[in-house]
Amino acid sequence: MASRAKATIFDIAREAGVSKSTVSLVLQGSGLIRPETAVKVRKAIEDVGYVYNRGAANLRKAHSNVIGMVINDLTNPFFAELAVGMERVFQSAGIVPFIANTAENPVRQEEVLKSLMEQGVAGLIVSPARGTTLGAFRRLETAGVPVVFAMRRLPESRIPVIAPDNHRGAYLATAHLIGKGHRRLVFFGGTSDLVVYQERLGGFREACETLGIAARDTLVVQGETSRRGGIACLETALAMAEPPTAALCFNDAVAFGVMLALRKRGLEPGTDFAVVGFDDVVEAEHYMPALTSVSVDTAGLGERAAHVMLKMIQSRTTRAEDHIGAVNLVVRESCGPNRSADLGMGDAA
Amino acid sequence: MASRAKATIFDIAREAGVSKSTVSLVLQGSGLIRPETAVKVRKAIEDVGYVYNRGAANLRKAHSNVIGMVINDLTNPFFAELAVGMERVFQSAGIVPFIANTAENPVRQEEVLKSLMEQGVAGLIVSPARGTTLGAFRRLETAGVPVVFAMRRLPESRIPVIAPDNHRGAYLATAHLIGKGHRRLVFFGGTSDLVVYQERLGGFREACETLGIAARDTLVVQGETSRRGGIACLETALAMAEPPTAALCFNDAVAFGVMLALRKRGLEPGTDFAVVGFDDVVEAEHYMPALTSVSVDTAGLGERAAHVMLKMIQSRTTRAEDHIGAVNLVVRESCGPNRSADLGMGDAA
DNA sequence: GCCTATAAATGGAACGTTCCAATAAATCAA
DNA sequence: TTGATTTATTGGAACGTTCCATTTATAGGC
Repeated sequence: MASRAKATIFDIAREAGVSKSTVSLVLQGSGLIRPETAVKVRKAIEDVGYVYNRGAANLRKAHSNVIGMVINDLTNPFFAELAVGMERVFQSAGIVPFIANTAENPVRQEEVLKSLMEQGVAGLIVSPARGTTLGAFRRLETAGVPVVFAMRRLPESRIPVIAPDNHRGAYLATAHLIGKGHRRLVFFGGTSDLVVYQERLGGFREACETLGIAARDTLVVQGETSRRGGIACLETALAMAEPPTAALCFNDAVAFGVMLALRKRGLEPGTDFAVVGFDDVVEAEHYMPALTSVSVDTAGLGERAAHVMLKMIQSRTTRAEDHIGAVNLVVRESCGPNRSADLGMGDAA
Repeated sequence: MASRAKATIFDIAREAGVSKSTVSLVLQGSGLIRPETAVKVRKAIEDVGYVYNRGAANLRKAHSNVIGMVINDLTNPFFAELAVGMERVFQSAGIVPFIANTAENPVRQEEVLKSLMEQGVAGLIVSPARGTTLGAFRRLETAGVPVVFAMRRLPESRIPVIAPDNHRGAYLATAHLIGKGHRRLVFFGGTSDLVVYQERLGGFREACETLGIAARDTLVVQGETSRRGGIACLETALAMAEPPTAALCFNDAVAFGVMLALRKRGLEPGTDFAVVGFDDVVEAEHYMPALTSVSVDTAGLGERAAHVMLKMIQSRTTRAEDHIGAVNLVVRESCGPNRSADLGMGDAA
């Protein structure tokens, strides 16, 4: 049916009896062409099975319309939620964002970034892989491609960041545990090469200090930021001479692991050992017991990041203000039964 | 540092004192150029901060090196695993696949497909959104772009499919339940507009029939293919006059929902009600109780799909053979305690 | 009717690459 | 030396768009 070689605007022009320029104008929805002509051209476009060649167009236009999302771990549902938020705003701007996964691997990330640049992206939203160096983004910067970091940041970069208030979230969660009467606390999971880790741990420490927990009663067990990591963390902690009674976990995945490991040992999460997560992924609510967690409005941050990106592209700048998203503690069941007074408040916002 | 306008091969040529053609040859790693010249050129490339323009290149080359993955629900960890498998093989082929999410929305899918085509993709791996019509892929077909369906298929298309043996998987799972002594079974979740649903339900029905369960004792409750859907399904089933005692769930998400709902009612999954999932996502193993599920080797199917795609591109064809992946039942704890004889076998493969 | 103003359509150059055919340089056989 | 051969390098055309400067058609004013 359709011819072998792919159709171009010249083919359409011939078919419709107009010039290539006219076709181009129609494609761009210009108001300059007579409606009847436009109709004729559009019919021809259908007839020849034309596919717009954006590569050719970008050659002249300078500004492409592809936006890339570079994500460090697609299998973490947390990042999927982030992606979904972004897509919501890009969709209404008529843009299809392309997602690429770096699997927490800086080398892979380098390849992905390179590929995206060669593709001529208009902008990039990135959650950098662990161990990323600033140098990885120098190319982008000299090329003037707008970049925003989402959820994670790099130690000393000037690239704008959209992230939750990790410090405050950790503070709130820790205060909650202390308020429940716990006196020996542990911070589970994560590694110190992540800025997010520093921030969350910082909030934990500050809360302990401020609320009168002695330094020797606040423990830290590093580990993978996954379910498995959580399992390992708990084992380590319970093997200690004076084990803790409550944990703030780096993220929900770790918290799930911890609860699992508790069960395996015949301990009941909530009554025998309190656990709080971070991120409040959708599963948290559906767990057994339901997980008390710091809600960071992931999808909202995704939307925000997308908006910032759009604005940067529009105003052709590579700078923007950081955005620190509000957090709030969602109290459920994993820290023991609530006194009825607490109940309504936590779930509110 | 770098000049305003982006550098082209001409800038490199000037810098290195050679012709643009030589630069092009170097970029392609041609063996025709003298090594010393190549070194000189590569240095110039570094110096001017050059970024290869793939759009321009594709204008001449006909074959691009972008491969798109169109996924219907990024938030389902199952699909993330699929993506990860594909990426593994593309990476070793030096290709960065771009992932786009359709959020189970055919309209969105249309946009995504269009955008990808305009970008000049070399091939597409698609898990079609629910409700997709064959027409959505006509453009792709006439344009001669290789497409393979992963995990899901369309009723009457000739597009090659990579999917697990849903029928057999469901059969195995159902037989397992019957073997455990259950006589009143239900199939939970999914809707009949999905071919996968037909296949899994078919396996369920065949097993019941073959193994002597009367038709009036096999129930079907449709529903969302999510945790929430599972919760709803269980409520419906338990409200029946003669409720079932065991369920095969459309997928693991539904199964998790069912187990949750059981707990909420004070019933223990496994002892009071048997449940089997489908897909065997990583969480299945970590659940409490661990979920018995049909393992489909998701990442393996992803790899397979990628390989098929690569081969199609290479041999410039749009056809390929379907691949039905082997499945096996992984027996864990959600159907009650195992007789010790079973134990080793199920976990094996 | 003629000139001007406006609307609609057009041809050509440019964008940054690849690839072919052609040239230039180096090597070799006689 | 002179061709013939091989090895390196090069200029030009082409790819499918956009956009500017023109041209052509249409309408308006007198």
